[in-house]
Amino acid sequence: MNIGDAAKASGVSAKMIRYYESTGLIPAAGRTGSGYRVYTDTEVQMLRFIRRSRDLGFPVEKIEELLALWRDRSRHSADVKRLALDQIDGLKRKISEMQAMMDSLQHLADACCGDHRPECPILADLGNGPNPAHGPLRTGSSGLPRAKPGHLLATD
Amino acid sequence: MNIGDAAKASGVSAKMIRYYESTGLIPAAGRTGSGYRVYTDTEVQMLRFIRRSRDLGFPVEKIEELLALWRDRSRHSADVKRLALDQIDGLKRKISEMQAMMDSLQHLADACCGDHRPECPILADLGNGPNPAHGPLRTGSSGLPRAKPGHLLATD
DNA sequence: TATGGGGCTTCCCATCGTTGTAAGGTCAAG
DNA sequence: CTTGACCTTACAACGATGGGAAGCCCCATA
Repeated sequence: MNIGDAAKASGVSAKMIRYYESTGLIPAAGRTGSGYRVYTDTEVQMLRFIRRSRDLGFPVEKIEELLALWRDRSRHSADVKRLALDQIDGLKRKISEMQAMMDSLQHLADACCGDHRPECPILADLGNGPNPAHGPLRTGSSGLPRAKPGHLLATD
Repeated sequence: MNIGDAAKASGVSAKMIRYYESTGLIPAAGRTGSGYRVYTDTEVQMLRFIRRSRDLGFPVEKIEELLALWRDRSRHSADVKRLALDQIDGLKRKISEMQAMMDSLQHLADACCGDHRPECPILADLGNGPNPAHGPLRTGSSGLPRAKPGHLLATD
């Protein structure tokens, strides 16, 4: 099985398979005489494991732990569950942060009549610094850690 | 006003102020004879505008448009509102994707007794490829675009 | 006036997961 | 033997941010 077939079978792109190998997330695949990587069904299964873990939002770092537990026949299911619960907590936090953003924006959008005139409470709020319109005074640093590029979800 | 003072006053780090200048999001600041950047209150206000926009999750690309509208006294509030509504839609989509992840994970975690034994439905699900346990067959490519690093929220 | 400390400058690197591209080798079918 | 689809490596880019080094500037205090 060449890398392309393994990619199709696992849902992980050939590019990413090589990347995962380079970072040590997966062991180096076997090679043909001419240098092509070769994959067994077992390895494809591991790739599918990774793929599904990513679909659930786990960062690669955590997937490493999940894989270790997967391979460990004397694991404690409590350790797996803890990883899952941690991930759930992380998702919860991100969701509530985004929900807060959305609520603020919705509030502002509701107040904007959205016509040909230039008056706009959205811009007014953005320009007025720490949002005095509908909340307690937030002098300088809001509670929300501002948006960061940290690993998350597809936008497009 | 030096860059450090502008940073404190706006909530945007000096590092990011220079970055925004380098990308053209903000115009180049004035300089003292010895090369120090100098900021006026107007510029600090613009930085606060940016900061607040980032807090609402707008990508820098959209902030550029928001700033243009902010400066344009003959703008149509409809254009601002459209940007806000687009942003709301984006947040909604990301939230529902994360919510779906969370629900799947919660479902799996509920089924895991989380004790010293190795049996674990979470790992079983991850290993069994396209989740046959609680959903229609998803052969190969799930509907969800898998996790991507695209700009989003803080994790830590 | 000398010295020290803190702020400023530019430049480069790292993050995280993924995609794109370029330059080349390999394989199988025609 | 040619063609095209595949593989290989290596590098850069994305988004927004943080970190650090090397060197200059400004002010206050001894």
